[in-house]
Amino acid sequence: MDTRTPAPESSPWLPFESRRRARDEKREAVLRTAVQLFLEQGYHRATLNEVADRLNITKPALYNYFRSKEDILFECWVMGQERVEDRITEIESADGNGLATLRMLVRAYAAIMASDFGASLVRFNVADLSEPNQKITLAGKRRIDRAFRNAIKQGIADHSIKSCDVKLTAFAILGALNWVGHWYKPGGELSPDQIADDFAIRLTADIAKQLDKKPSEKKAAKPVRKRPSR
Amino acid sequence: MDTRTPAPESSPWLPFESRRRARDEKREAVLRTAVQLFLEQGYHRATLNEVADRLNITKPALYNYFRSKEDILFECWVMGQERVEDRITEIESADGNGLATLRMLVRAYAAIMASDFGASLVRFNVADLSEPNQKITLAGKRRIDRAFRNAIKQGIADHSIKSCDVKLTAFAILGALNWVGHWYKPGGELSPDQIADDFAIRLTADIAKQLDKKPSEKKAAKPVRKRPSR
Amino acid sequence: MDTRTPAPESSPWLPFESRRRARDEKREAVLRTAVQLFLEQGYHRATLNEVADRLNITKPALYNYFRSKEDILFECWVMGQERVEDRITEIESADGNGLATLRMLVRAYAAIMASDFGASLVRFNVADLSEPNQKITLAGKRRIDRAFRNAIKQGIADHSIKSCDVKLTAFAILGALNWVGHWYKPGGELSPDQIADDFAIRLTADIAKQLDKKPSEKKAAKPVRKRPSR
Amino acid sequence: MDTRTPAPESSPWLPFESRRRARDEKREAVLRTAVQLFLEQGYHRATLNEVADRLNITKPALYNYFRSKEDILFECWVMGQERVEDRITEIESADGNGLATLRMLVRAYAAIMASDFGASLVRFNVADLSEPNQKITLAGKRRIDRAFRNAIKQGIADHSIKSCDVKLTAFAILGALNWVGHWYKPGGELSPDQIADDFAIRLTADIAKQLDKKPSEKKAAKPVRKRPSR
DNA sequence: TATGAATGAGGATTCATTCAT
DNA sequence: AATGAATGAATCCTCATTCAT
Repeated sequence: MDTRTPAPESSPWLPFESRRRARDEKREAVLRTAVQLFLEQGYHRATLNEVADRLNITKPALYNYFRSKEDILFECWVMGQERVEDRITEIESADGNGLATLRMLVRAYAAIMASDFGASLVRFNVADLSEPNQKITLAGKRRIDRAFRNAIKQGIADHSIKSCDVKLTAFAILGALNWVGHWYKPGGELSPDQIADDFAIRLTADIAKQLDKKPSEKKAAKPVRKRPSR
Repeated sequence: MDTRTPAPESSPWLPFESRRRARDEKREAVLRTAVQLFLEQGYHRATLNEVADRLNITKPALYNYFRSKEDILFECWVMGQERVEDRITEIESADGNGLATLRMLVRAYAAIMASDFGASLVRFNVADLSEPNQKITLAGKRRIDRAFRNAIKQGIADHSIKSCDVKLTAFAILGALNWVGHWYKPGGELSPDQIADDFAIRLTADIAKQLDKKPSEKKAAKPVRKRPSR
Repeated sequence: MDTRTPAPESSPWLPFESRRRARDEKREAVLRTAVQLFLEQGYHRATLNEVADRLNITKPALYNYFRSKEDILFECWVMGQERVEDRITEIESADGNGLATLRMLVRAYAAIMASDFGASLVRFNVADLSEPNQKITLAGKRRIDRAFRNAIKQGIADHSIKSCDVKLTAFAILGALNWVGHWYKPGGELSPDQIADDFAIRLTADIAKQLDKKPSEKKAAKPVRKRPSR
Repeated sequence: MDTRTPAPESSPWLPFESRRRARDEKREAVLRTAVQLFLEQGYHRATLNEVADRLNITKPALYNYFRSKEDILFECWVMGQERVEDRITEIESADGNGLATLRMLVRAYAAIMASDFGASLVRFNVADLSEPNQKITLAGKRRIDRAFRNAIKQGIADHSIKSCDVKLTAFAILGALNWVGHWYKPGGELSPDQIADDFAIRLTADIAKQLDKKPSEKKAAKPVRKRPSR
C-alpha cells in the first residue's frame, strides 16, 4: 500500500522498513476490529475466532501481534488513551484562560468519546485487565481527571470560572462526556463535532463567569443548528 | 426470626407465610450478593460458585431461586429499574413545575445510582442478557429518558426552564448522573444524599430560568457543605 | 378411593388393609406414569420431576414407593415380564400340540407388546439397570426365548411344525413380535387383538405343517378383516 | 496409506489432499468408536471423555470434528442409513421380480443390521436427536419401509408373491430384521452373511408363490449349513 | 406421608493458548 | 508468518438423592 518507495531489492533496509510498517498496519487492523467487536458484544462474549474471522485470518495468527487476548484489550485502551493524552498536552501547552482550556478539553474529549477507541476507555471493564495494566489504566484516568480539574482551578484563579467545588464539577462534566461513549452511534443525527461543540458550551455554561453571559445564553438556547429536537 | 407475632401453633398461616418470606428473603440475599460480585469483578469473571460461597450455600442451591446466571443478572437489573420507576411515578404524580420535577428526578436518580442495584443499571452489559430481556432493558431505559425529557419539555412550556435542545440536555444530565454509578464508592467523602442534592442544582443550573438566579449562583458555588475539595 | 369397604374406625385392620391397598395403587400409578414417560422420552431424558408432576405429587414423594429411579425402571420391566410369564405358564399348562402352543404364545406376546409395560421389555436399555437387575432381566428374556423354542421343538416332535432351525426360527418370530413394541401406537388402524391374531398365523405360516395348508393359505392371504391396505 | 501416487514434493496438492483425508479418517474413527460405545452403554451413559480416551485424544478435540454429542449420535445414524440407502438404490435398479427384489433387500438389510452402524439405526433413541434430525431420521425410516412395501406390492403384481396385507407383511419382515440389530454379536456361531442368506428365504417363505415351493421347503428346513442348534 | 430446600457428582461445552508443520 | 489440530482449564447447569420439618 505504501510501497511506492523505490525499494531496490538489493537493499535489505527498505524491505525491512516496509515490512515493519506492514506489520504495524496489520497490528492496528487487529485492534480496530477487536475494539469494534468488544464494544458490540462485550470483551468476554467476543471470541478471538470472531476477531480473526473478520480479518480473514486465523486465530493463532493473532498471536504474532499480541501476547494474549487481554493484551489486545489493553492495547485498545492504550490507543484511546494516547489520543486523549496527545490532545491534552496540546491543549495545555496552548495557553488560554481556564475556561477556554476547559472548553477545549471538553470539545476534544467529546469528539474522542465518539470514536471506537475513545469509547473503549469507558466501556471496557478495568477488572478484565491484568493487575499491572489496571494500574496503568487508573493512572491514565487520573491524568485525564487532573487535566479537567486543573483547568477548572486555573479558571477560578483567573476569574474566568466561578468559584465551585472542583471535584464535583469535574465529575459532572466528565460524566456527561463519558456517557457519549455509551450512547453515540455513528450515523445519528448529530456528528461528533456537533456534539463536541455543543457540549463545550453546555457543560461549562453554569460555571462560566458573566463575561460571556449574553452569548452563552444564546448558545445554550440553540447550541445545535441542525434540526433542534424542539 | 420474624416470629415475634403471636403465632398460634394451630395456624397453618405462619409457617407458610414465614416460609414464603424466608424464600423471598433468600432470593433477595442472592441478588444482593450477586450484584456486588458482578460490580466488583464483572459479570463474566464472577462465578456462581463465588456467589454461592459468599452465601454459604452451594451452587446448585441458587437454581432454586433463579433459572440461570443470566436470570440473576436480569433480576439485579430489574431491582434497580423498579426503584427508579417507583420514584419516577411518585415524582411525576406530585405536581410541580418542570424545573422542580426535573430537580426531583435528578436527586432521586443520583441517589439510586449510588446504590448497587442502581449502578447495575449502567454498569452491566446489555449484550449479556437474552434477547427478550434486552428488549425489556431498553424499554426501561427509554422510560427513564422520557421522564427526564418530559420534565424538561414541561419546564420550557411553563417557563421554569430556558428553551434548549431537549434531547442533548437530557443526555448531558443523565450522563453526569449515570457516571455516578461508575465512580461512587460507599465510604467516600460525600454521601449519596449530598451528591444527590448537589447534582440536583448543578445539573440544572444552566437551564434554570432567572428566577432563582441569585440563589442558584450561591448554590452552584458552594453546593456541598462538607470539606470542599479545595 | 376404594374405601367403600365398611372400615369402622375402631378396627385398625381394615384401615390398614385399605391403606396398604391405597399404597399399592399409588405405587402402580407411579409405574404407569413412569413407563409412559420413559417410552416417550427415553429413560435418561425423563426426569423424576416430570413423573411426579404428572401425578400431581412432588419428587421426593416418589421415594416413599421406590428406592431409586433405576428401581422404577426395573419395576416397570418386572410388570411387563410378569404379564408375559403368567401367560406363558397358562399357555404351557393348557396342552395343545406344538403349533397350537406356539400360536398361542405369539398371540399372547403380541398383545402384550402393544401395551406400555410390554413395550418396556424391549425398548428399555438393559445397560441402565444395576448389575443384579441386569441378570434378572436376562434370565427373563431367556425364559421367554425358551418358551418359544420349546413350543417349536415340541411342534417338530409332534409333527405339527416342519423341521427347521429352532433358534433362528425363534429369533425371527420374536423379532417380528418385539418390533410391535416399537411401532405400535394406540389408536392406529389395527387393534392389538387384530395384530395378535394376524401374527399368530403369519409368523407361523411358513413352518406350519400341511394339515392346515388350505385354510392357512386363505388366512395368510387375508388375515386382517379390517381395511386391507390393498 | 494411499500415497502410492507419484507425489512430487513440489505439489501443494498432496499435503492438502492428505490432510483432508487424514481429517476424514479421523472423523470416521470417532464415529466408529462412538457408535460402539453408544451401543455398549447407551447414548447417555457413554461420555465424550470415554470416546476421547479410547481414541487417545482429549475431549475438546472431538469438537474439531463434530458440533456436539448429539451431532455424533446423528452422524452415526447417518452412516448406517447411507449404507442402507445405497444398497436399496442398487437393488431397486437391478431389475428382478418382486420376490427377488424383496429377498435381496432382506439379505442386504440383515447384513447391515449385523454391523455397528446398522444396529445404530434401530437401537438409538430418536428422542435423543434434535427436532430437525428427528425429522430426517423418520424420513429415512419411511424410505426403508417404502422399499420393502414396494417390493411386496410389485411381487403381488407380477405374481411372484402371494396376495397379502402389504403393511403387516412389511412390519413382520422388518421386525425380524431389525431385531438382528439387537441380538447379533460378532463372534457368534452365525456370520452376518449366513444370517442374511437364511432370513432372505425364511422371512419370505410364507408369501412366496408356489413356483419355488419344493426348493423353499428344503431351504426353510435346512437354511443354515453350519451346526444346526440341535 | 409429603414437602421445600439443599447437595454432590458429573458432563457437555467453550475458548484462549500452544505446537508441529 | 500462518495454519490446523489439539489441549487444559474452567463454568454452567442438571438431576437423583437426602434431610429437616
